[in-house]
Order: sequence, then C-alpha cells, then structure tokens
Amino acid sequence: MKIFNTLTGRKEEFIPLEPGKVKMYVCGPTVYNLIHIGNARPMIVFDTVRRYLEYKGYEVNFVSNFTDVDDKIIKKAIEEGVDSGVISERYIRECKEDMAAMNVRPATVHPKATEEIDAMISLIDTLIEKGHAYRAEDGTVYFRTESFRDYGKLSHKNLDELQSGFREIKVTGEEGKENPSDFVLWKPKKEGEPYWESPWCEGRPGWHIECSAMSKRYLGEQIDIHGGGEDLIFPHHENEIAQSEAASGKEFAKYWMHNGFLNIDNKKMSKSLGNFFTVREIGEKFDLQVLRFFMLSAHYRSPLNFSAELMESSKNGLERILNGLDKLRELEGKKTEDSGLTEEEKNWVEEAHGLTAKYEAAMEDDFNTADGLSAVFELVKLSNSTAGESSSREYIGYMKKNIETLCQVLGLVTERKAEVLDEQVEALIVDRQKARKEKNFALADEIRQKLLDMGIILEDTREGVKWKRA
RNA sequence: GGCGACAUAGCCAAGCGGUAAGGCGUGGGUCUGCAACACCCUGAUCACCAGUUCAAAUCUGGUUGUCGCCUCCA
Repeated sequence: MKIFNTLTGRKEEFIPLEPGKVKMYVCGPTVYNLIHIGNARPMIVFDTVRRYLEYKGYEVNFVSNFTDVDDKIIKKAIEEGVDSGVISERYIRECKEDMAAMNVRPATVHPKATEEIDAMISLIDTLIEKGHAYRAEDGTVYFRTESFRDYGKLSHKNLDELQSGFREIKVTGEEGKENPSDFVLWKPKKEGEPYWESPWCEGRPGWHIECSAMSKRYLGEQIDIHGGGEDLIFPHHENEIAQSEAASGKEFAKYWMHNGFLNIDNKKMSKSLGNFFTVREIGEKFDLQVLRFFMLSAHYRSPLNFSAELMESSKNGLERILNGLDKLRELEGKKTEDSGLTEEEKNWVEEAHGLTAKYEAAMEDDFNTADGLSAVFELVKLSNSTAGESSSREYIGYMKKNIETLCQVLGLVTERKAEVLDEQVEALIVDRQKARKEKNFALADEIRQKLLDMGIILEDTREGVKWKRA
C-alpha cells in the first residue's frame, strides 16, 4: 500500500510502526458553528482511509479532536450571553449528528481540548525545560522556532523564507517574541474569557499545542498517520512537529496526509464571499450519502469543486449502484435452493475477481477512490447484465456480497432505509395493479401521478412493483 | 514578493513512458400498456510551443490560464 507523504513529497510504501496496527490522528473541527461541507471532506476522506486499513486487517486506533476553546467560540458565547461550554457542547452534538448522516464512524477517541489542559501544560513545561520555549513579560509562552533545526520540513520552507514572508505582515500585540516566526503555546486570559491556572499565568493554550498534547496522550510519542486539510500544513502541522519532536526527540508522525480543498465556483469557500454551505443545508436537499459519494468521486488530494449540478449527477450515479443491489436482493429473496455455479457463471465470477482486484489496486495506490468507484460501477454493470431469474443462488449471493463489501469500505450505505408504506399508499398501489390488469391504463396512470404527488415513485419491474421516495 | 499545485470529451473524473477507465448528461435502439429501471450503440489525441525517446496525456524547458499556502481556516 502506498501513501503520498507530504513530508517527503512522494508516495511511499506504508509500513506501520507496529505490525498489524495503525495509529492515526486527524485534526478535528473547531466547534463554534455547524460544520460546513469543507469540514466534511477530511472527515469523509480519513474515515475512508480508516475503513480501508481495517478492510486490510489493520487494527486502527483513530483519534480526532474537538477544539472547544478558541476565539470564535468565545465570541459566539458572548453574543449569546452564555458560557462558552454551552456553545462547544452544542456544536459537538450537532457535528456528531452530521457525521452519522455522512456515515463517518466515530473515532476511537474524540478528545476535547478543554479536558486535556494538564497534558498541554506538562508538554509546554518540557519544552521550556529543554530550551525550546520561553515565557514573555506578559505571561505568554512562545515556542522558540530557531531552536528546532527541522522547522519548515513539512511545508518545505526555511526560516529565512518564512521571515521574508512575515516582513509583509504587520504583527501587532506580539512584541514579546524573540523571533517573528515564534508561535504561541500559552496565552494570558482576557477579561471574560475562560482560563486555566498554569505556572506562567492564568490563561489558555494556543491552538497548536492541543493536537500535540492529545496525540501524545492517546497514541504515544510516535504515530503512523497524521491527517488534515492542506491548509493545516502551515503553520498548524509544522508547529505540531516542532512541539512534539522538540519535546520527545523522536519523529512524531511517519506519514502526513492532506486532503485538497473543497471549492465553490473554483474559489475557496469563505463567509466573506458568501459561498458557504453547511452540511445541514445540503442534507435538506440530498441524502448525505450523495455528498459522500461526490467527495469520493475525485482523488482526495485534488481540489474539488462543489455545485448543485454535480450533486445531482452524483445522486444519479449512486442510484445506479443502489438499483443494481436492489435487483440482486430481490433475486436472492426468491432463490431457495442451491444449484451451484454454472460454467458461464464461473467465468463471470472470474471477471468479478478481476474487478475486485482493480478496486484494491486503486485503493492501494494512495487511496484512489475515484478509480475504486469505477471498478464498483463495472461490477454493477456485470451484475446487471448477467444476473437474472435463472441465475444460481450462489452467483447472486456472490455478486451481492462483493458489491456490498466494496461499498462499505467506501462508507457508502447500500441498504435502503426501511420505510413502511402507510395503508393508504399500499391500497393505491393495489388499486393501480388491478386497473393495469384490467387494462384501464388511464386510471393506472392517474393513480401513479397521485402517488408521485405524494412523493412516491413507482417502477414496474419484472419482479413486481417497486417504489421509492422522490 | 517567496513557495507550491493543477490544466484530459457538454459536465465530473482516472491514467504518471507503450498508443485515452468509469460516472452524469445527450442522441438512437431493445424491453415495458406508457413511464421508470436495465441492456446495446453513440463522443476526446489529452491548454499551447519546443525538446528527449523507437514510442509522451504521461519526462524536460518555455508560454498562457486557474487555484492554494506564506495570517484564523478542513
């Protein structure tokens, strides 16, 4: 299995620190509002990575944090006149709901920054002791970037370049820094803000130290994979490396994975441009499985443009897979006896094996879900054109299981939501069937239109009448 | 200003040196009372220019265009 490592800029063979086990950490959202579809991309991407690793037999310890102390959360709390904990708790709850709707599995652990302050203080303490951090006059603690030789190794920049970049920017309120590229580990409280006691001052942790501390606490000093959006490469991940490696003297993460951005109209989403969608908003118009399918249809490192048209197209594509599976389930339900694979079916099974191999090869190559998905489509086509009434039970079972498994690895829910039709709808369908039998098609069409108005789409298949929600 | 990514059919998107996967859409056909589903058929020489090579969408150089990071950000 190959993974593109931002650290080296190359695809590398994946070798876990400990055979059979994978330790991964993915930077989670700051919970000050409903998550947007940009936040959803890393969630879906890394959930898929995790699923594939598990499919390969790895035991995955997956940690993803919630940043629940931050300027934006505090601002919102002040606006609403509540404690900041009320805000963060609320949006953690909402975020988990959105994740579930996207079929993103909960992490093994979801640590919250506010519950890990002790670990952060102790890490900062170690950094000060080792000369990698210092306390300024006002109690702010900064990381001394010059003390860390490898600073810039992830973003492939050196301190000189960074500093020439910084020259363009006015830095205010940070006069206590020895160097403009030093960053905050601990900052003093301001009036009305939540704070914690520390050896330096009453205050709160800087953003970067959170992830270093939580990763260390739940996964140890060294991890296999660290993931996040590409915008986190600098400064967030660069700083995490500096903190973690300066403190432990060991390589922090072996593989750094970064997903590309989700754009709207080819522009990064931002509130100022007004091109901003929450997952919740999209969920009102589409099943969020469609959003997941959409995101997996491109490589995770490519930028991906979002639009309603593309969602519509994804919806139809997903529907094709689901329809194929429906057909197999129908057929399977009718088969009661084993008859064994026919010679012809053996050939098709052989062909399906080849497609499964194609799928795996795609996933092995830096999680090429777009290519993996194409193999699923080919499998669906094979199934659609070969499985029927006369197929053996083994063949139908095999095809069904195969497609289902590959979809599950991608986190696509293949089961239709079990919905019960109310009696009225049920009765209308019976009436329509009766009308059809009597060749009273005018009445039949009238009933079908009536059902459509109620949001029920009918399909007359060889296996009988099927229905689905619009 | 510094660093980097990308440019493949109407749209989305794989491919990473051996002669263009897949999906959506369009048009035609088969099946069906009709519709839908499904199936069959239908489309590109890969931004442009130059070079390396027996062979390039794939490598090199240049041009143009788009985007990102350098500041909170997935």
